[in-house]
Amino acid sequence: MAHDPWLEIRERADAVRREIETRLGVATPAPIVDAPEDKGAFALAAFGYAKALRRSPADIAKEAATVPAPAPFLALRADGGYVNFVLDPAAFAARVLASTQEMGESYGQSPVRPERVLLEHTSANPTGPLHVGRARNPIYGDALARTMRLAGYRVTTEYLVNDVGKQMVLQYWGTKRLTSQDVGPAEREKDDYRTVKFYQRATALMEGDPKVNGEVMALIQRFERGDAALTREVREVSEGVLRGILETLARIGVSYDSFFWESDLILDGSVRRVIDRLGGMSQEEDGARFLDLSEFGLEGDAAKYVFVTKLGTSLYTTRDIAYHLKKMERCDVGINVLGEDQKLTFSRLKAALRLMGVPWAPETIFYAFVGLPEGRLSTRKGRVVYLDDLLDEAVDRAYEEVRKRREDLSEERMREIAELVGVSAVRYNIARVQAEKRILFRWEEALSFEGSSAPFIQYSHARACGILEKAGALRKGNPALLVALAEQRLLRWIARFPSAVREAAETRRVHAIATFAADFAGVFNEFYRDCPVLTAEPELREARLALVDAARIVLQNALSSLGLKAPKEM
RNA sequence: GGGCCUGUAGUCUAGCCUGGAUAGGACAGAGGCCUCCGGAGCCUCUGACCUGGGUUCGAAUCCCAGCAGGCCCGCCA
Repeated sequence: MAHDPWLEIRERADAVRREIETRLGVATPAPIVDAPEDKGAFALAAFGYAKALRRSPADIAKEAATVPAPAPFLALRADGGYVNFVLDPAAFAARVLASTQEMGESYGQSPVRPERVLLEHTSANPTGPLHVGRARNPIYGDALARTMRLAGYRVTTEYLVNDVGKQMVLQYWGTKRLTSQDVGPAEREKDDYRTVKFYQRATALMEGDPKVNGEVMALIQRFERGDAALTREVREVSEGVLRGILETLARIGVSYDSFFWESDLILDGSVRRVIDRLGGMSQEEDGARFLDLSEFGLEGDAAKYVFVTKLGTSLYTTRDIAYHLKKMERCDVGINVLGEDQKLTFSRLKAALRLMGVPWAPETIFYAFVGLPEGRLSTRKGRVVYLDDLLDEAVDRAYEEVRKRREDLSEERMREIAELVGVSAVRYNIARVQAEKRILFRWEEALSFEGSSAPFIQYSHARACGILEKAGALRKGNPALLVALAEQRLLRWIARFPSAVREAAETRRVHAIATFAADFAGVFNEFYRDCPVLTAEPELREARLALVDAARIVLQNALSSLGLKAPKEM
């Protein structure tokens, strides 16, 4: 268990716990919890034993503490109703550094797990540039993929490209029938910005002109019948927009293992097959077909799930069912990152899958929307902040900061660092918040470079790198010398990193890593203040260098599991 | 009206799943720290669990009822 020193020590504590329980003669186990730092590594709460033993918790704790403590523990200490497991500082330091040195740059990595995970995220409709609201999806999804991989999961990421449906056909119609004079200039020279002008204009025209609506409806029906030539043309328009979106995502370090095109589900007949399979269980109304899902905890209109329109065309969820049937063949665990507006839709999808006798459904991570102080993001009302603009602004500001403090660097190097820092700051500020919580977008917060922020973590990393750079080659020091408070605290945080990664991966809560990383950076900064490294006595200096190197690796891997860069200087 | 989610200092946020020791951190505010490895840093002070019940030795955490905000209840995606 060299990969996880904290788990290893915890299991020793757990063995002691069992012995305590045998000695006390209690049947129901009490939990081992992390103790407050000044009390020990772990603690056993004796309160739970009190009732069965008819003795006071303090009394029980006192007796329990007489059980001998195995290495690396120094002693068990009774404190009120608790038994605290006190570590031997030298033994603890030796164990942690043995682990980090064995794992090297991959410290934090857990052994590979058997299940194949297919993580679908982003899947934004290619109808325009990514705005900060939608950006939460790839930022969260990509960080989850990275964190899960570090925890040992085999993860494939996928973007479901929606190139089907009224929006997409309308967008296609716009690019065919309108000219750039009709729609006006794009805000940026990118395909997503160019095409969205056509889309917006076409939407406006369709709303005011039934003739346009008729043309679009006719196109949709051709499309749904599997007109391969038309499908290809519509898809080409989508591809252009997607290219623009992916360009933006590449800038923040997000990419995908695969893409799935929704139109393929129509061309290969799988949407048709889903419709046929659901047909027998459905009811008809005005030519449309629907399922009654009131068996599945849905009520009223929410239980009425229409999957074929009166024109015989499929709907988004119908195609999503076809997609999921294919998806499940390719993985053991499916995870979807979705906006919270998809909740009902998704429970309908799961219900429909169950009606079809499919026992499998993906897990879902729903994130709440990003709002603006003045209200909801709305492209139509012009109340929108594009991710590209946010990134440009962040990088500009980072450049000012770099220039202020690093006159020694070349212009090119300053630009590089500004890009790393600015982009990371934006990602961190979105990733750090629990998914279910609503984010109100404020420029000052999105661009924050101090306190709990990516630059704060990156700065600690750069400091560690700076020390190691000056120190030269690492020699083996004596870890037993690392007994100062700040050293022990840092060791504790280093030890807990692999567990923190696994916990975040298992609960699919990547913001926990964001919190961990910022706390860790704070702990490292305190060590930096209290424990001079380069000027310490030779043996202590070597030991501290090993500690700094371990901390450097934790910072680097914590940053990378969030998809953030770890520059050596900034 | 119904369903789901969220309510923690002036502001933002962790802890809630799995109940346990003085509720952790950041911003803003006040005051301090570079003859010493990088001041995007560090230290000190101020300040919070939406309300009311319940369960429990013990509740920010679990349960119930309110209140406030968000999302949804399209033959859109």
